[in-house]
Amino acid sequence: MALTAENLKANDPDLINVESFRRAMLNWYKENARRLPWRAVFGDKPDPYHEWLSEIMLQQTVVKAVIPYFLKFTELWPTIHDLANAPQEDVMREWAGLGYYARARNLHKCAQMISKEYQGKFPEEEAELKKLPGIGPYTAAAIMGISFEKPSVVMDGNIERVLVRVFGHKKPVRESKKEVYAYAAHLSEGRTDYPGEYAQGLMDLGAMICTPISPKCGMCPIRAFCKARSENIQETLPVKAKKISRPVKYGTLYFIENSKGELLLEKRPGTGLLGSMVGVPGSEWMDKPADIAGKLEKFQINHTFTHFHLILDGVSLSEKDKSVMADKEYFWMRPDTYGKIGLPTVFKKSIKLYLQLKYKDKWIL
DNA sequence: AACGCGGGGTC
DNA sequence: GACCCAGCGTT
Repeated sequence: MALTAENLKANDPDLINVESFRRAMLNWYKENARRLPWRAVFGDKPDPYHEWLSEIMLQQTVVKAVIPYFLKFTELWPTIHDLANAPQEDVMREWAGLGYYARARNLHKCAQMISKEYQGKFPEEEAELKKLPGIGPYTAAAIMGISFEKPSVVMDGNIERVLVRVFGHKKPVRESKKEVYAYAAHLSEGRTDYPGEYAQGLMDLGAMICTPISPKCGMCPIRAFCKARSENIQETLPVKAKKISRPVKYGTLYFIENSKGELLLEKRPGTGLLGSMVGVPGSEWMDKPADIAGKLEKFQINHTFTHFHLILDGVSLSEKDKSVMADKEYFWMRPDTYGKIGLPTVFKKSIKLYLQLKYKDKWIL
């Protein structure tokens, strides 16, 4: 039997009362909503451009990290047409530091499609939204609910955690996504009463009250509905799959200066890790350290990505060594401008360290 | 279905 | 310093 909201309802007599749950959520949200630059006041709809931009930025990260980026983007590009017409390198430069750079490439592509093929207006159909680059199930549902106030089942990480606790769901979430989705569907499918405010309320609750660690159940507006709380197991939910340890990778970064004291940088290829971003040139990143010990003066840079730790040797090469840049797109940069050109964190960190060592004479160049 | 993809917040 | 978190596209 397919697991749908209807089946779930039929199967479980303990399922909570949808009307009173939503009323509790909406009442709480009305008084406690976070005031965020992309949000409208309760009952109003935000500009779809702002809503979409914020949702793309918020994927895989948190509100606090996004706010300055959102303000900068909307200042530079007040409409989606402005963003569509911006050079890609400008968009990547402004995105630098936010991570997951494919999001920025898809954001730009999506802006161009909306600007040119949709006359600057986001489609108001979930299926149409999901066809656009960078818009998946979550973002499509969020835009439908929040910008258009149409019924939608919004499921992001915050809402997932809240609902897993409310329903006392004890299976590992990764292996039971459909069941968890059915909880959300049970509470919001087809609902026309403030769908956007309800979704944002659950997200704010997840961010402020129903936090991953030490949830503040005493302040929770829906504690009366919460099965995990009634069993005092809220701290143990959601059940995670066991985590894997991160491997270590090794590589070399080449710091090459010309006679003007400028540093050689590259534009990275458009796909893969840190794709389309500016970076310090270097070797491939391998599973074992390269054997350059004793051959060159070097210093070490450590950085952790999602899936591996990276240990880099920084070495100084002379301008004639720029043959290592064959087939690559490179350019020169004044070292003191490195903070302004939009570098991924690993390269920003590397150049900072390079300059510190150089100017303290701890490293002979 | 599994994997690749960053960086910041929290304890 | 270790651990925690989290959507979309690709394969």
